[in-house]
Amino acid sequence: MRRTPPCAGRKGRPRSAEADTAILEATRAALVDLGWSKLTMSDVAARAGVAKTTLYRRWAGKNELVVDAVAILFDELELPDRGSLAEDAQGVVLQFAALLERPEARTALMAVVAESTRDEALRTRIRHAIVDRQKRLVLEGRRRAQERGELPREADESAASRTADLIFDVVAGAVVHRSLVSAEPVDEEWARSFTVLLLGGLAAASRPAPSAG
Amino acid sequence: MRRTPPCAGRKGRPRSAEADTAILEATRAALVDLGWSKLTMSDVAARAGVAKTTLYRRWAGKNELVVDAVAILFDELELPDRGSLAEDAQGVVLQFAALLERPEARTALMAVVAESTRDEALRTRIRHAIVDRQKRLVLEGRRRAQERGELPREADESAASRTADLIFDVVAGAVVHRSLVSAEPVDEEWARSFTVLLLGGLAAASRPAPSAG
DNA sequence: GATATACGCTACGAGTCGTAGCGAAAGCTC
DNA sequence: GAGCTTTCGCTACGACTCGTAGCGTATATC
Repeated sequence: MRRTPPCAGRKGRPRSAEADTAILEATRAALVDLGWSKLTMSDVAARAGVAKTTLYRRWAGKNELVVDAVAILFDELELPDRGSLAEDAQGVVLQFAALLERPEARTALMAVVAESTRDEALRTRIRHAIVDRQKRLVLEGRRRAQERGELPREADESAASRTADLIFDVVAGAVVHRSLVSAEPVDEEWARSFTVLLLGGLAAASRPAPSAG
Repeated sequence: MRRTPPCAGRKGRPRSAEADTAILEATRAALVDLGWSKLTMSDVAARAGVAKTTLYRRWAGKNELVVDAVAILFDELELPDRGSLAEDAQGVVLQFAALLERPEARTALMAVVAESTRDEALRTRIRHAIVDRQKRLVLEGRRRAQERGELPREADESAASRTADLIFDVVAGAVVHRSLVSAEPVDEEWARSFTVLLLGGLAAASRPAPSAG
């Protein structure tokens, strides 16, 4: 995660954990106030009450710092059991939308993704710190639905994995696009319509062959 | 579209159209070579063979310039009649994915969206120049499917509009997320799976009520 | 021809970047 | 405790970018 690897258990003075949290918190605050492009390392350092050099000792630059600063926000997402697959899906959609309402999350997510198109290392960092961690929601939702008998248990492991990836891209992509690009509200009504579309599609996909008409 | 409004038909020397196209072309080239954050106005001016001041006379800044530079790329999207709704949908998904393979498109789109989260004017600019123009693809696809009898003609105008918006967000969002965030290929196989999901969902959504399993 | 605008060029202050060097502080090991 | 190691805050630095202003010149309309 960190730039320099003090690899734990080294000699000498350890890095201040307080400074770490102060910096990450200051980064989120700066994102809210300034946005991505106007956020500067100097400003973050000043807000956190640390020297600018301390930032550069831990993170290679703005990209890496911001990824770590917002990654924790996405871990707040949960999947409480609401009794049915439809309710579970709708719930997580609204949760994700609420997260994207937070300025630091919406700004940072898009910005680092944009930068990652030209930075392989940053892309893997984003995947590990943010994206892959949230696939647990899809897997957990499916597991519950299978236990309820709402979805069939899949025999083909790799096909099941591909389906999970597909669902993840559809859900996350649609919510992000609706919220940030189309700039329309992700409210209960939209979430319901979207869930109907998604679950209907899943049902059709698990059936043998779609008959036209 | 432009910063200063020469409102057409004014007196004095008109702005060079050649400079316009040279600047936009240089911007796309610079995006390919440098990416978003390292792209500078000075560099674009040098590539285009114009003075830096000429850029600032026409665009307020990097954001606005890049929006105009990449907007034209999205107008290349077409919807050739492939005979069925499924084929049409799959075709446009692959087209969109191919567009997002171009570095200038993928980098610029995400970056300007990120900036737009804190800039209302920029957001409307993006919507007018890029997003809203592409909804034509959804509307055209639906019109054809209705003529073929694949989709019912909707009585409620506003519900039909909401459905079109939903489809647009799902398609564009899923492709963008798959391609840029998950960083997995949008190939024929994925496009087929996604299309099955989408069309199955549409069929379910147009049916009266889903009966639980 | 008069007027009005666009253009290229140069220069400028302000701000940011990422790094280096320093002395001091804080922890770990013996 | 002594000694070593690493971190910390601070200052300064050259390089770069930003957006603007001023100037003389080019090119259009009236």
